[in-house]
Amino acid sequence: MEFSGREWDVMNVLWDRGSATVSEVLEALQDELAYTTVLTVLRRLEEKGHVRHEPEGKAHRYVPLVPREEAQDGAVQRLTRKVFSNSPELLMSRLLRKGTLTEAQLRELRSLLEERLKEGGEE
Amino acid sequence: MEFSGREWDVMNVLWDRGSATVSEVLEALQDELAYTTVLTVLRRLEEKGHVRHEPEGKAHRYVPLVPREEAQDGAVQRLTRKVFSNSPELLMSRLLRKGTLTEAQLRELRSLLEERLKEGGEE
DNA sequence: CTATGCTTACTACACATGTCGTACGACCTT
DNA sequence: AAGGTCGTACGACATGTGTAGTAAGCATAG
Repeated sequence: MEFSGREWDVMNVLWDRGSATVSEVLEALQDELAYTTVLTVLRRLEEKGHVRHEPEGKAHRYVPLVPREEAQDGAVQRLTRKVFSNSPELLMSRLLRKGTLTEAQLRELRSLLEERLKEGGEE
Repeated sequence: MEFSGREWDVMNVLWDRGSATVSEVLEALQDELAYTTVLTVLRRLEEKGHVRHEPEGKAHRYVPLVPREEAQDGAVQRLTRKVFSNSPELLMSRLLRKGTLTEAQLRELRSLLEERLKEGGEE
């Protein structure tokens, strides 16, 4: 499962709201796209089996068929593979090294880390 | 600066070795591509200004013009924006939550984190 | 009933990307 | 000199993606 840039935009709306019609997606999106553009993206997502739609009045309501987390993990994995020689800790350290995170966020992560370490390595 | 899948493959070889000829890239790559395929990718990278070449014997030697770290950061940033609502700590926590990291890697990260926290927040 | 407006279904089109094939030049090797 | 060999330059072509236009259905305002 692999989403293009626009597809992520649209999927994010669906995930955020649970489901959405074309107009709803259109409204939610930042960029001013044509109605039919959004429709096309949704149609293609449906072809690929990532969403389905059910009738709602005269319109269609689209529902995501893949969990967001799964999609996110996939994206992270692809990034890790292509960009960080398949080494997640390289990606992590890159994020830590940069000035991307605030102190609060760093602390937050530390707690997460501690938890993970406590509950024991892999699984 | 934005690389496609194949472009990452090729750039990685250039970064790993500092520079490379077409045949060297070809050898280094996993997939069995046609010589001209690699050549095309390099030509396009050059058009976009990401690499340059200098003559070496009858062949060309290609040299990356962008630092790997910069490219990596760009990729991470795009991922963070599109996939994690522009929230790096969400990405991080996703990586932590999954069973992607070994205990050793987690410890490694903790040290990194501690350092970052010591040297004080942002910059 | 008829014009308007929302919606979908299709079609279209330009541009990026992945992959090669062909033509042609510079060198060796006989 | 003639034929390989290696390398480049270009052109080509299929597929994916971003974006939108057009046709046509149906409900609602007049």
